[in-house]
Parts: sequence; structure tokens; C-alpha cells
Amino acid sequence: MGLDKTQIVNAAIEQIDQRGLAAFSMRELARTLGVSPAVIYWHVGGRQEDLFAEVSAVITAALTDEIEPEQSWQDRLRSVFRRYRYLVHQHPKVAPLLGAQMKSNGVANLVWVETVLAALAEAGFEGESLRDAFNVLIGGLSGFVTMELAPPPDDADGWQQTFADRVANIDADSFPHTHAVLPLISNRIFVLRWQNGADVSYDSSFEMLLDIIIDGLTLRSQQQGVSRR
Amino acid sequence: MGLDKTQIVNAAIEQIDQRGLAAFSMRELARTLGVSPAVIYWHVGGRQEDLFAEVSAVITAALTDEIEPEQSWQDRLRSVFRRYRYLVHQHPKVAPLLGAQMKSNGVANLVWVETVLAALAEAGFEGESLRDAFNVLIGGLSGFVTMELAPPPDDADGWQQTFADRVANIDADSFPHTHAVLPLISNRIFVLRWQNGADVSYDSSFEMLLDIIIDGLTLRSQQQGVSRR
DNA sequence: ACCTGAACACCGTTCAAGT
DNA sequence: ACCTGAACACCGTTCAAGT
Repeated sequence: MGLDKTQIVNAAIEQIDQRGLAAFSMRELARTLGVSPAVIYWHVGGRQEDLFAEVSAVITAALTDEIEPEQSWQDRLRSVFRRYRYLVHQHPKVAPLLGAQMKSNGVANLVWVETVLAALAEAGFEGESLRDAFNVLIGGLSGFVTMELAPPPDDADGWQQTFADRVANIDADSFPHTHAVLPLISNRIFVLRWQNGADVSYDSSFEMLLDIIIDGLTLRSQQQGVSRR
Repeated sequence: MGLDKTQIVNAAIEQIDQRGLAAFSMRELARTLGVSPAVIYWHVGGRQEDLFAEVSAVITAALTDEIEPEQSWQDRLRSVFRRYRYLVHQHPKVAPLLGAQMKSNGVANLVWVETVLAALAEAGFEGESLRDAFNVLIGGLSGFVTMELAPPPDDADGWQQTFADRVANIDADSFPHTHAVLPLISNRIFVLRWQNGADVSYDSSFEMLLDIIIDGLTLRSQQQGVSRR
């Protein structure tokens, strides 16, 4: 009675949550499981990527829970993408796997795809614009979460401090607009920050993007509807 | 007369372009430069992350070229994000560095930030909504490009074929909406694809997202303008 | 200032062999 | 079916020493 794929995947998630993706290692994982490295390969398939795909699948498994079919298509989309963000925030250090590796996001669950496509079909999208609307949602919103949770470097050298200082000393003559709003944006906009979305809230920015996209899709679905008649 | 930081960074870009980010190695880079590994550390700073940051900086250096100040703020934003996408597409395999690593996207150039903030200020954004508008643009649009160019696994095993087959055989009863539009979406939407944006065009999806965001910001800037008077 | 060589402490992955 | 042990071919990074 020994190891189990589920246990291995859970241990991997735990290890990533703690030490981060960059520090993850198959051998270290084997060590914490008290087992020879080869065991992991035996249970999970030939490559590290297979394990990462499993990790992604586990984290996104609960994506479509709590979707109520009687809601409007807009509200269903809101729910499912808010939930995506919520689930990834439970494991912020896994985020790059979901956003920036195709084997992982290819595994993602079909119920999710079906839910989004059903909502868009109900809205009246079809053909190429259905495809585009789908990609707008996933690319824009999952993309946002990926950027939001992009991992900072390990701060062995004092990178955070150095970068914070650089930001604080941005030249007012060369970059007047930036300088003028520095207290407002410092460490709180994507390019000028030394902490990520695990430490600084991007809630209101995400909500604004979500609103803009849903509104934009609503508008375009009506145009579609009109042109079909 | 020897090596130079610029040469090292360029060689690194070339190596990533060819073999991909996963296969990148400091030692291999040293080998192709005909030099001891230690040399790279001497020229570029103590860690691989420093080299990657330089790579990112080079690729995004030309971001704000060709911006014409007499254009409307909407058109300037369109230009700069289309150009972002264009530049990253020149080096698709570097994309994860820009989207999913903070040290890299922290380095990104201040002229870019200034350009975006200036456009948003002209639109009438201020305070928290300025911050959100900025994050909506970078998070949504750069995030889209990151997802679009998420690298597929090396196809040593026949992952592409396997996945393509899985998609082709999606069950019509369990996933009716997905099944109904399969020919349209197969390999062309983010979750159901085995190639990425380097091989399959996402132009129209990106343009739709760009339109939606600019339109949404225009609307919200007018509401801001009204409330200020 | 720039480079070499060697060393340290690791990796991922495979494979024969054990039970 | 599940696991061990050892092996192969690598890594990133540092440091003394050379010119």
C-alpha cells in the first residue's frame, strides 16, 4: 500500500505553494515523500510537464461549481471568471503554469469551455465572432491574473529595495505624468511594482476589466442579433 | 578586446528564439560564445534572472517608437499596444519572460509607462480609476499576448496528436455547445488548441479585445469628466 | 579589467533489478 | 504492480588564480 498519483500531485502543490515554482524539484518532491525519484515518473508519466499538467487540472477542477443556470449569460460569465481568479489566488505561485504553459492550460476542464461557449451562444455569438469573444474572455481575464501574479525574484540581493528606490526617484522632467501620480501608482501598477497580486490587491482593476469586457460583449452581441434578422 | 554585455544578451535572445526558454542554459550560452561560463556572470550580474531582465529590456526597448503625439489618446493607446504585441511576436519564445516574471516586466521602460499614463490623464482619468485603467490595459492586453504565446510542450511524445484527437472526439451529449462548433474552434481557442499564437493567428481576437477596452475606457472617461464638473 | 579552470552542490530522467 | 539504487548527462553559481 503505497503512493498514489493524487498524493504526489497534492505534495507537489504544497511544495510549490511553499517554495515557489522556480525552486520546485522532482528530487526534492521525492525526498519529502520519502521515496526514490523514479517512483514519481512511474506514477505520473514520463516528464515534469505531465506532473505540472496534473497540478493545473486539480487547481482548476472546481471552476464551474456554483454556476446557477437561471442567471443571465452575463452573470454566469462574471461568476466563472471571478471563480477562476479566486482559485488561482489560492495558489498564487502556481499561476505561471496556468497562464504561460500550454500543456497545462490545454488540460483545463471541458465543463469550463462548455459553460463559456453556452453563455456566448445564448448571447447570440456565432462563427468567427464566437471564437473571438471566447478568446477575449480567456485571453484578457486569465491573462490579467497571470500578470497580476507574476512571481517576483527571490530577494537574495535587495532587488525589491533597489527597485522601490528607482521608482521613488523617477525624474520629474523626463516623466512628468508618471512623477505627478507617483504616490498613487507606486507598487500598485503592473510595470512599477516590486510586489505582486498576492501581496497587493488588484481587485478593483480586475473588476473594471471584467465590467468593460462584459459590457463590450453585450453591445456586440446586440449588433450580431440585429444583423441576423 | 573581448565580450560585451550587448553581445551576450543578443546571443541569449538568439538561443531562446531557436531552442526555446525551457532549453536555455547558461553553460550552453557560454559554449556558443566560446567562453567560460563565469564570464557571463562577470558581465551581466550574479544571476540568470539578471540576464533575462536584460533580454526583456532589449525586446521592449522600441515600444514607443512611432507614436505620434497629435493622435487622439485612443489612437496612441492602440498604437502602443499593437506595437507591444508586434515586438513580442518577433520573439515568441521570450513571451513568458515578459508576461510571467516580475523582474523582467519591472525593468520595462519608463517611456512606455509615461506614454500610457499621459494618454489616460488626457482622457480625464485620475486617482484610483487612473490606476485601474492602467492595469486594465497592461493586464488585459499584455496578458492576452502572454496566453496567446504560451509555449507548447516539446512534442517528443506525440502530445499534439493525442490532444488533437481528444478534441476531435469531444462528446456531443456531455458538451453540446462545444461539439456543435468544433470545426470552428478546434486549435483556435485558448483552451482547445495544440499550437500557439506563433502558428495560428489570433489577430482578430486581439483586435476585438483592444476595441472593447478602448471603447470601455472612453465611456468611463466621459463619466469621469461629467462628475468632475 | 577580463578571462580560465576547477569545484560544489545540485538537477531530470532512465533502467536494470528487486519484491 | 510498485519500488530501489545506481548511473548518465547535464545544470547554476562561485572562487581562486591567471594575464
